[in-house]
Amino acid sequence: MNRAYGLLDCNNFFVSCERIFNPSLKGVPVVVLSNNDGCVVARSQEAKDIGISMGSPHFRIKSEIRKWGIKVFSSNFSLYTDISSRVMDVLNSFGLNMEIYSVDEAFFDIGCISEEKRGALIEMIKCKVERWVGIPVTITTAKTKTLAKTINHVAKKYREYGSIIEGSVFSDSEIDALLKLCSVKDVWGIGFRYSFLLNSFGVRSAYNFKCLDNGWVRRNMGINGLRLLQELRGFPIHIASSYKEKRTLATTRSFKKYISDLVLMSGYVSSFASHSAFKLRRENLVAREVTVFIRTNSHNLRYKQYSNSVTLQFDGYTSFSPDIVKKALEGLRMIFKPGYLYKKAGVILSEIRPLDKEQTYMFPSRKMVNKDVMRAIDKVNLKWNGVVKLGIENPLDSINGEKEFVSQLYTTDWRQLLTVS
DNA sequence: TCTGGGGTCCTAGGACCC
DNA sequence: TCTGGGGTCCTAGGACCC
Repeated sequence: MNRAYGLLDCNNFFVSCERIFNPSLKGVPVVVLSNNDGCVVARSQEAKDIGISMGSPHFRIKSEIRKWGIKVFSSNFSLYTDISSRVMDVLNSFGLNMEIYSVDEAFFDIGCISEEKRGALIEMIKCKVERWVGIPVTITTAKTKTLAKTINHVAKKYREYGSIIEGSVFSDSEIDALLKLCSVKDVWGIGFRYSFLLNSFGVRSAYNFKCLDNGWVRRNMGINGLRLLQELRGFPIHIASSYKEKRTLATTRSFKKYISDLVLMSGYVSSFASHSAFKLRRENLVAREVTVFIRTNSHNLRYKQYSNSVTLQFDGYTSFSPDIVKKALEGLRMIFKPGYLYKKAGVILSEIRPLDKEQTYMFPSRKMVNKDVMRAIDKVNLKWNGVVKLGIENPLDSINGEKEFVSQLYTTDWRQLLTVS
């Protein structure tokens, strides 16, 4: 049986989500901003064409926004994750083995589908997702995941050929032609550093990279570079995907305003710890370690810089908020230094494992009570948007940040359904 | 003064992804 | 004035062991 993978990739995903409920956004430039409306994290094709780049700070593109009438949105992750799960449900309905790779991408196994039938299948998936959910997608297939990703990129970049590239089964020489169209920095797994290095050796296209010597790649780019090379040559390296357990779980935020006060910082760190604990319980997990970090603004070198972190262990595994908050605050006190303007902080849980393997506490009764308390609080918070907090937590909404341009929760809150006049 | 060989484990930092 | 958040994996070097 021939190995073959499909890759479904949603086009301009966050923007497309906003467009479902607001058709006036179609055909006009749209951007979606990060937390605190800091920088651009998604762009419509029109915004890309204007030259708005990924990660541009909002304040720096204000004149372009005015000039071109760009529509601006704060990120609405509840909406995006809900739409994402709908897209994935539709793909899943085709009964293929699939692996959700990110919020807007999924691989699926089409080795069992004959080459002649692949084009029609891809067309069906594409239509069904666009009709049922309203999200435009690009679907490509290849012998390896890396090739599917690369071809997907080419299909999006050369939109005039996109419909031909999608769903086609290519010969080796046709693949080489596509790889020549793809610059090496756009290969999955080659980032800023490696593309700089490769360029300095005259390697510019994905095809140039494919022709490199194994030994050279191993020496300069490590084992991952070598795997990448093999994948690009059509030899699948990624082992058949199995569900991987999460290793870390984090809540980190940048602050809109600088923080220099330990009491205020303690409020934020408590909220981050408490939120991490909530995410842990939501996935039925427990953790044994917590890391706290704080840092000043590395973009502003006029202020003196400081950054530090510390990792502490709990007594055994836990998902109990007060335990986690207490340890996080202990860590904060170890690293906090007065006299600095802090810009970012976070709480990261690690040594995570599923709850059912949890070691039993020495006092089972205490554990039972804790569990019931947390379950009750989570229930209330889910319904009433996090109203129940520990006394130490910041009374403001530390998690969601400031959002000036946020759209409605069209699909996840009865009170915010789309109104049709 | 001369200063082996083989192994494990841990950690910080680097590189990448969306 | 204002620059996101949440992840993964690999590697080199140090500490330690016999």
